[in-house]
Amino acid sequence: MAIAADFSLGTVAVAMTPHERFTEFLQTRGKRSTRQRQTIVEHVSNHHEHFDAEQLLADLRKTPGGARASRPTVYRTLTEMVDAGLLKKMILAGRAIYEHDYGYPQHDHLYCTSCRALIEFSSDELTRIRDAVASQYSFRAQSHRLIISGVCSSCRSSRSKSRHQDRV
Amino acid sequence: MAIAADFSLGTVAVAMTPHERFTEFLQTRGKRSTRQRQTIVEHVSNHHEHFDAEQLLADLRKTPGGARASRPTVYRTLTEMVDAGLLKKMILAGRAIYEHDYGYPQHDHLYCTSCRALIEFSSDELTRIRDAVASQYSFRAQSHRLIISGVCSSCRSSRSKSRHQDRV
DNA sequence: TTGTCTGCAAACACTTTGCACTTTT
DNA sequence: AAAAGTGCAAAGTGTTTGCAGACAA
Repeated sequence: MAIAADFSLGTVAVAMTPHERFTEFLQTRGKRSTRQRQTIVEHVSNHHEHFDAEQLLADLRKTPGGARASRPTVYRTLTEMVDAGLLKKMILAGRAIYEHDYGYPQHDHLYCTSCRALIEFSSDELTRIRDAVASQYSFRAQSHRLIISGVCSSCRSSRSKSRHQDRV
Repeated sequence: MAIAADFSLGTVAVAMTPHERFTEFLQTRGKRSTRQRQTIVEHVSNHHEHFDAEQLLADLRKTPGGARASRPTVYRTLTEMVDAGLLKKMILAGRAIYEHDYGYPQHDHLYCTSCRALIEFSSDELTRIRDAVASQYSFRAQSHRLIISGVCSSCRSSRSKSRHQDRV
């Protein structure tokens, strides 16, 4: 269950649609624009929440038209979308979670270990710290990931006795 | 290859040795103090770098005396040590990496995607940000993890053409 | 036509589990 | 003696790969 913040598009200048950008990516790599890849980018672009490969696969299978793709293809295409800069990948509770990266401002997450919700936030200060630390160690920072784990307010108010699966 | 910062012990008040603390943990849980568990805590306590389960297993097998433990036992004991607050677990490039947590100050990491070195650093500001964000979302923060990925200075100077396995 | 892509099944890496036997308490 | 722990082998999970047929360029 992912809680997506509503980003006002326009915060970051986006020249192309994700679809266009992916097509360009494929072309420059000599890769082909197949029905499966199109289906996947399309679907992902229309769902702005966090998801994993299995969820995506299941969603595709639910679509009426036979517009499906196999598991290997889903995995392969997700990797390509990460390479193309459309998606970001992170590992939570043992499996890869994807989120939109293209046209979205940098942000980090609060992760509720009880209901597994991901709450997005962003902090300019954090970016400053990141750069300060990096330069201190002569390190070239390419990206960072901050995940604050804990329990969200709704899980705390409804003190569910449900098992605390503190899988991070 | 892990780069461990040399922490001046005493920064954090430590009442018991890790070994003692683990024993206490086992007792309060009705668990037994077996030869294997002793061997593992002992070994881990004497090696203050980051490591994974396979490394530990291999190290144990190298020891002269038959003081070994099976793979399942190593995994089981590592989990217990995390529960006991002796170790912290994080996932990098697909597998679990452990580091000492007991008696060590909170810190975060710079992760070199080229040589996979982990460089530790700590920042008070970061803790402040974490708490500020958490309270803003009525979230109870239990822990956080910041990993800044990029390329370390030595990997950059020796511009190795080696494959960039940007597995994070 | 040519070379990439797909889907299948099988392989993978890492980790966990069922179970009979061994140990600690 | 009773209960928990161990090791083995086997099963899981999530993900990747070899390969023959399918398809975009």
